[in-house]
Formats: sequence, C-alpha cells, structure tokens
Amino acid sequence: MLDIQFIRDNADFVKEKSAQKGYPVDIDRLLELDGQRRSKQTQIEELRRRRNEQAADLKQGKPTSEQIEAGKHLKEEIASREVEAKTIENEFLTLLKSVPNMPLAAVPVGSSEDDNTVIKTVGVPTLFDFTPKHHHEIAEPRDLIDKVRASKIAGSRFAYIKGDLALLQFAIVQFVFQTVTDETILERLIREHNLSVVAKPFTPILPPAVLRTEPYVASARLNAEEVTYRAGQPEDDLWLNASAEHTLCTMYWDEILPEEMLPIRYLGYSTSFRREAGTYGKDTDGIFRMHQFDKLEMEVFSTPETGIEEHELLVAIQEYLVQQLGLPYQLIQKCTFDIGKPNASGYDINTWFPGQNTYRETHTADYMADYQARDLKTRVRSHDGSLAFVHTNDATAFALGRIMAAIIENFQTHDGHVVIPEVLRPFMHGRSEI
RNA sequence: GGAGAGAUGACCGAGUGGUUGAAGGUAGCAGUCUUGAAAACUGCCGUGCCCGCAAGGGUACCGUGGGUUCGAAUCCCACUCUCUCCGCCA
Repeated sequence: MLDIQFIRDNADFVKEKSAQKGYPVDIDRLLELDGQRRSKQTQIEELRRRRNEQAADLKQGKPTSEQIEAGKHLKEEIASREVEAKTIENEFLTLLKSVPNMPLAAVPVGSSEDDNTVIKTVGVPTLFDFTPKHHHEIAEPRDLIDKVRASKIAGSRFAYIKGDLALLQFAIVQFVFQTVTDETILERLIREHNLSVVAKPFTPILPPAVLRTEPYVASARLNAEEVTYRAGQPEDDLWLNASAEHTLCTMYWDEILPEEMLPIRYLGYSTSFRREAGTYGKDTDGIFRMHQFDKLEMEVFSTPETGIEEHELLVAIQEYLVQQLGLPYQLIQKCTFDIGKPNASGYDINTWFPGQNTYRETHTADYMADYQARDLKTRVRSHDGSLAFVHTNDATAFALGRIMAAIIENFQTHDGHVVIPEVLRPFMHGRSEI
C-alpha cells in the first residue's frame, strides 16, 4: 500500500495516476476518513491519558468508591469511542489498500494493452521453408505432451510433459541456475547497461508452494477471484502459489534486515498454479496457458536507492537469457494501465511464436518500490541506524511451459523435430535435436 | 493422529496485577585507552500513530482476538503459529 502521508500531500497526483492505472479510488473519501480517524484517535488518547493518570494516582493506597466509579465511567467512554474508531479504521484501510502504486514518471500513460511501448525488437521472426506448426501440433504427435490423459485425471489445462521435453525443462533449469549464479556474467551485464549495482550472484532457492492468507494479502498478489487456488482443506488457510514470487516476496515478512544483507537476489524454482478464470476458450491448445506450470523466478530485495537499477538489471538478465536461447523477441515497456496495481514500473518480453505468427508474453518484470514492503513490513536498517522499507523487484527467468513452446515453434524442423539451442546442449547429453 | 512445552525489543533472554516500554547480555553507534587493532571501561541505542515549525508532548504495542480489573506482558477464554516426544510417511 501507499504511505497515507504521501496521499495527503499529493492528493491530486494520486487521483490522476490511480485513474491512469485503471484503479480509480475515491481519494476525497479516503482523506475524509483519514481526518475522522485522526480526530477520533486524539479523543481516545486523551481519555486514555486521564485513565492512566488516575491509575498512577491510585496505585498506592486503596481507591475510594468515587474513584472507582470515575474509572469505570472512563472505561466505558473509551470502549464506545474505540468501537467508533474501529469502524472508521476498517473503511479507511480498505480504501487505502485499494489505492494502486504510483507509476514512475517514465511509465507511458495508457488505457489499454495497446498503449504499451515496444522498446526494441531483437532478432527477426524465424523464417521457414515450410509452414511452421503450432507447438501442440509437434509435441502431441511426438508424445512429448499428453493433455488428453491429463484432462481425464486432473481436468482441462493440465498436461503430462514427457520424454525429451521433460529433459529439456531440466536443461533450461540448469542453464538458468548456472547463468545467474555466475558473477562474471552479472558483471558484464551491469557494465553493458551502465548500472552501478553490485554483481552479487543470485541464490538458488526452492520455496514452499503454498502460503497463508495473511502474508499473501500483504504481498498484494492474492487474487482469489481469477488466479489463486485454495490449497488443502478450508481450515488449513493455505493457498497454492501462482508464482515463486509470492512465496519469495513474503519471505522477510515482518522483518528488519541489516543493510549489508542487501541486495538479496534469489532465483526460485516452483510449480505454480493459476485458475485462469475468465480465459475460457483462450489458448486451449498446447501448454501455453496451464493451471499448473513450473517457473523460474527472480526476486530481489534492495535498498530504496538501488531499486530501479535492480529492476533494470533484471530486465537485462531476462534479455540475456532469451538471447542465449536464440529466440526473437520484443522488449515491451508496459503502460500505466497494464503494469498492475502494486507496480511502479513493468516490462514484458514477448517472444516470437511462429506457429501463431505473433509475439506472445513469456516474461514480465515488476518493480514495486516500497509498495509491497510497506504492507509486508519488510524494512532495512541502514548503517546510520535509520529504517526504511525495502524495495522489491521480481522478474521471470523462464516460465518453463511457455518457453518450451517457443523453443518448439521457433526451432522446429520440417519433419516435426526440434533443434536444441546450443547453450542447452551440455545439459541434454550434447544432443542437438529432439 | 496422540501427549507435552512455548511465543517478550535487531538477536538471546529476565519478568505472575500498579514508576516494566520492559532487567541482563549480544550486536550496533559515540568516546576513553592504544602507534594501530583487540581487550577493558564510559555513554547512547525499540516501533507505529497523533499533536507540534521545532524542542518536545501524548498514546499504543510483550503471537492474535476477546474478557476480568480503577489498573494487565503478568489473571481468564478462544484462536494462530512454533518446538519436543510418540505414531504415520517421501
């Protein structure tokens, strides 16, 4: 959530930017409630002060019956004011949390996905001397995916991923782990992009796949209507993560980190679950949009000062990874409407899918500034002793299903095989094709 | 699933009704000493919110939510989580 003080000081700006993000909020009402809760708080604190004074007076001798009566009266007065305050506070908090993060000045204003900006196009759409197929037309006949049986067992949007495709997934995983733990690669990317962040390698991490409601809500990522599955029995209070990001960004919930720990850079691997409600009929073929998929996700906790550069580094790593696979792509800067409620900035990488004759989203990079950390209470203690909310960044390394679909479509051969990108071959027993 | 123990500040850890916002220790900061460092010693050192230009003042917070009381970290109830042992199990 945003800092209420910031909203007080910049009401018009917040109104304007909230609307641009597609999250219009009644800021006037919010400020009205803010005023009410503050005056109510002042009243309550005054009453409590009197109660405390009385208690201090009485702690020695035996209180008289008048004193006890006065104390009881104060207690009742405080209790009724507290009920009023609670009502105001609840409405206030709900409204405050509905205010989206403010986009960075560099984020283009837009009212739909169409207003996203193509920053650059790298590579050219793959050329074929035959009509390229959709990945499912290759993978299903080759028995690399079996969605028919998966639907029998688990329903639609699930798949058995088999044989060489299963091997390919772990080759990609190995490649990414090797890349982001390599300090020299990070140094190079930092230098090439004129960044001043440190080349601290990523820590590989295998997070839990479920999390509780309270941290999930605080992360501003729980979307029970469209995305998030409940896990276990209702009394378990657990959700299946929709990304490792969700179990990673919440990791330091209610913690104060010493500045020397930062930046914390994780590369998480997790099976992710999404309900995909509202996408009926979309991407039903193949493994592009699944209820369950495995994903490699980068998560960074940093000081406020380095948050934006960490964001840029993550995008640079994403580009590097896609380039290493030899896939054509576009880097997209998302507009105010598309970056998402908790984001201050966001980029997508859209990779070329020749079987669909279009670029499709395979990566996203999110910079939340302190928006997530404020609610998560993840703070950093600076060397000078001051406290600040950390800045959080997350970014896809690879969503395995989608990137394998892209590999299949871009590197398909006329006879329905798939050429393996060179960087993956060491992890595929040197094989050049599956 | 059965039985038990516990949850206090950045960390460890005292504290069973009234100067306890909280002993002591560690870490951190400043200083004394030292050629420098270490050690020793001295001092400082929680967070949120409200009022205030500031200095400062007020208030809340000892897992969470209720309750008892003039007064609760301390007593009562419920819940959550953690740990230990047994059982089960990858």
